[in-house]
Amino acid sequence: MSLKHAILILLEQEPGTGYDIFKRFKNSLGYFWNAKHQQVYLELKKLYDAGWLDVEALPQDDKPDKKIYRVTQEGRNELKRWLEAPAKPNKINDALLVKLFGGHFTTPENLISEMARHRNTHENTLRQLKAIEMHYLNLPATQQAVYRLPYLTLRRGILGEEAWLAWADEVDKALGGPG
Amino acid sequence: MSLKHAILILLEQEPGTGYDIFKRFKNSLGYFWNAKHQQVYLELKKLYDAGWLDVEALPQDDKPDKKIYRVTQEGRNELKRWLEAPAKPNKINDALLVKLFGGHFTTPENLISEMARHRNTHENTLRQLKAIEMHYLNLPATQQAVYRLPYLTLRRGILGEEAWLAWADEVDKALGGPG
DNA sequence: AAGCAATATGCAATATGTTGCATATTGTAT
DNA sequence: ATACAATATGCAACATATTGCATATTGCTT
Repeated sequence: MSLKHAILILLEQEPGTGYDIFKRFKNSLGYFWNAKHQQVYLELKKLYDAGWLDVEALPQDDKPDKKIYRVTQEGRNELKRWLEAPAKPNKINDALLVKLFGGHFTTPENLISEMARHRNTHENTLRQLKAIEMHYLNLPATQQAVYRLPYLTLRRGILGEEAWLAWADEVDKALGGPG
Repeated sequence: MSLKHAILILLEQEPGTGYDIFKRFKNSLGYFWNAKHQQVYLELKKLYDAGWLDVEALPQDDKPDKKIYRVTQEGRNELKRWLEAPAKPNKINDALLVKLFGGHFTTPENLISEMARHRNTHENTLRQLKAIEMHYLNLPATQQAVYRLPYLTLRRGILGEEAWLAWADEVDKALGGPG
């Protein structure tokens, strides 16, 4: 699975604690790989047990140690191995579409308000992604080069959200129409 | 979760066996909800234990009984309850994007061939979806009305795949360029 | 000072999904 | 006839993810 490898990628860019990883997910990988904090801590332990991470415990007065993880050589090897293997096709599990598919067992009003709810979150996501894109496009060319690949994943988000919204327009028209 | 409810929807349309459900997934719900046959059998048992399904065992000579499941009134209630509750936002876990995000730890050639592999499956999926759409559009209006909602989910697939392919063009251009 | 949100870490139980295996029949091709 | 693919059902072990809980600190607000 990829959570392990997503974590390796983030820690390879910069060592950090569990919470650091969790936060970094929110602004980057989180748009296409989701994880709860509990699972991040769990996987960090597994990665450590597998020898793919080292941990440095920074003692803090009174507080429990701060554990800073960094990728080991073994971890880098594993990451490289994973990157060279074919990525699994992305499994889609979309409850909204299941609901729509079986929508004749409920009211059109229900479907319409559900669509509105989802449209809202997709519009918000698109706004966020476009703000990040704007920021990227204002970087000097040398900086842009550094983030070239993450930028491509951002583009996926933008095109994906735009397609979702275009579809939602079709659905609203169909549901609002002779329904 | 929705696998249970996806099964309820399919069985409400027409009672059937585990394998029937599994096959029906392939041509409809399977495009946006995936399940292995093992999990379908498992969930059928759980649905039965929960009282949401009845089972009719057809004895067959020599062969083990054929178990035909159908939705009970309790099952219909549950389905209705689920349809009226907000659907969970669709969790995205896309290994290809993780790979691209961390792509500077591998070669551009690797990324390019990976993209080609995925493009292939997306092109195939789009072709299939368009064939189903063509079939739908050739139905008489009365039949179209019956499948109106499933058709909307089909449109989601088509628009989604087209967006994916448009994105892939961008990626190939970027990777093939000053990479 | 008291209260609340955000930061920060983690365990346990449960839910969900995958992989590997086992088994038997039916239909098709050589 | 024999082999092989497809149909058909299911268990067990394992992997992955979610939910609920527990705990403690820091910083902001009233």
